[in-house]
Amino acid sequence: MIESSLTDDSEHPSLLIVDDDVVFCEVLSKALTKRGFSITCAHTIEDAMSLAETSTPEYAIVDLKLSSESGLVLVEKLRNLDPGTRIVMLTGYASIATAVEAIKLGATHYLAKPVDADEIMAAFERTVGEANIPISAHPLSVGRLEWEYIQRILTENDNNISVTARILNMHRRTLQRKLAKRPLRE
Amino acid sequence: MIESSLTDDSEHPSLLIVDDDVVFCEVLSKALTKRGFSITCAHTIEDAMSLAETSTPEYAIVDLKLSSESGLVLVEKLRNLDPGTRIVMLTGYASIATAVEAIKLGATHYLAKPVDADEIMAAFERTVGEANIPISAHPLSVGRLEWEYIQRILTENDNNISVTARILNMHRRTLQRKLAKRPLRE
DNA sequence: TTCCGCGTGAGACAATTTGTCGCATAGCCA
DNA sequence: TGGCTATGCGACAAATTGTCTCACGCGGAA
Repeated sequence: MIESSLTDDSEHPSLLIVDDDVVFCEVLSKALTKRGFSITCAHTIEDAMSLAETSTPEYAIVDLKLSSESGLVLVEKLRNLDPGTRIVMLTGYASIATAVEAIKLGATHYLAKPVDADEIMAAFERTVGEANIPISAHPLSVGRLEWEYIQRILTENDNNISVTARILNMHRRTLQRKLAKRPLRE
Repeated sequence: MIESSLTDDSEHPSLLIVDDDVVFCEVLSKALTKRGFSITCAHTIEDAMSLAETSTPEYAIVDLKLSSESGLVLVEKLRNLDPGTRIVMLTGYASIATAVEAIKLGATHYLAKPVDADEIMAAFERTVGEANIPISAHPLSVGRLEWEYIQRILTENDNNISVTARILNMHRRTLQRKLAKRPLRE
C-alpha cells in the first residue's frame, strides 16, 4: 500500500486533484477517498497554486489542459514546493511531446484518459525500471476503453455522430455500427 | 551551438549512434559528422555497451527497438557510466508509455521517426523550461488511443506479450499483429 | 541431459468487422 | 425550392481477427 509521510494524519496522505471537469473531480475524489486519501480539489491553476502553498500535498493529480494555461506549470510549482511530491499528469489529449515535458518537469507519471482509480494508484507507486508487480487487476479491455472514449468525444460534440466520426478518424458507418452494438461490459 | 566537454578534440564531441538499421546509421552519421561530431556506430546493444565502456560518449542516439532487447537498458547504462551524457531516444514505434520510461531513465529527449538531423540537434540542446508545446488540439484517433493503451499495459508487464494479451482480453496473435504495425500518425 | 512449461514468431484459413457506395428521409436556412 | 448536413441502413468487397498449429529458445525440475 501507499505509505504516507509526515504531514496530516499518517493514515490519510493528502492528495490534490486539479481538473476543470468538476464531475470528473468528484468521481475521482470519491474513489480515492475510499482508498484512504485525504482529497482536496481545485478546478483552476490559481486555486491549485494557493491551496498548494498553504499546505503542500503529498500526492497530486493534474490535468494537462486547464482552461487556458497548461497544467505543466503547476507540476513545476508543486515540485518546487516539495520535490517529494508524487504527481500524476492526466490528459484527454495526450501527446508524446507533453508527456516528455511533464516527466522532465518532475511528474511521476503521465496517463491518457480515460483511466480508473486503480491505474492512478499504480502510477503513483511506479518507480523507474523495475517490475513492481503491477498487480493490478484489470485494466479495461481495449474494447471497453474504446467505447468509453467514443462516448466522451461524442458527448463533447453534442452527440453529433458525423462530427465525432471525423474527429476520431473513423468512418461514420463504422461508428454507427459500434454505437448500435455493445455497451460492452468489462 | 553544441559545446563539447573535455574528452576528445574539443572541437569534435563524441556521439554514439545505436540503431540496428545500418543504412539509417550511415545516413545519420554522415549528417552529424558534417555538423562537427565525432561519430561511432553500433548496431546491437552488446556492441554499444562495450564501445561505451571503453570510451564514454558525450552524446548518444539510441533506437528503442533493438532486435530483441529494448534500447532502454542502454539508456540506463550510458547514464550510469556518465550522468552528463545527453541521450536522445529514437523510435519508429513511438508511444507515450515508452517515452515516459525513457525520460525517467535519463534520456534527454524522445523522438519519433522519421526525424532529421536538425531535430536531433534541437533535442540535444533542449532544456526543460521552454519549448512552447501546443497544448494539443485534437483528441487521439481511436486507433492511436488503442496503441497508447496497449503500450502502457505492455510496459507495465515487462513487455510480456502473452500476459498483456490475456489482460487485455485479446488474442495473442492479434496483439502480435498490432504491435508489428507502426502506430498511426496522430 | 532430457522433459516440461512458457513466451514468441509466423503461416494458413475461416469468421467478423470495416470501408465504401448508394439511396432515402429530415431539419435548417436563405 | 435548392443547397448543405446529419442520420439510418442495405449490400458487397477489403481488411482485420479468431483459431489452430508448428517450431524455436530458455530456464528449471527430474
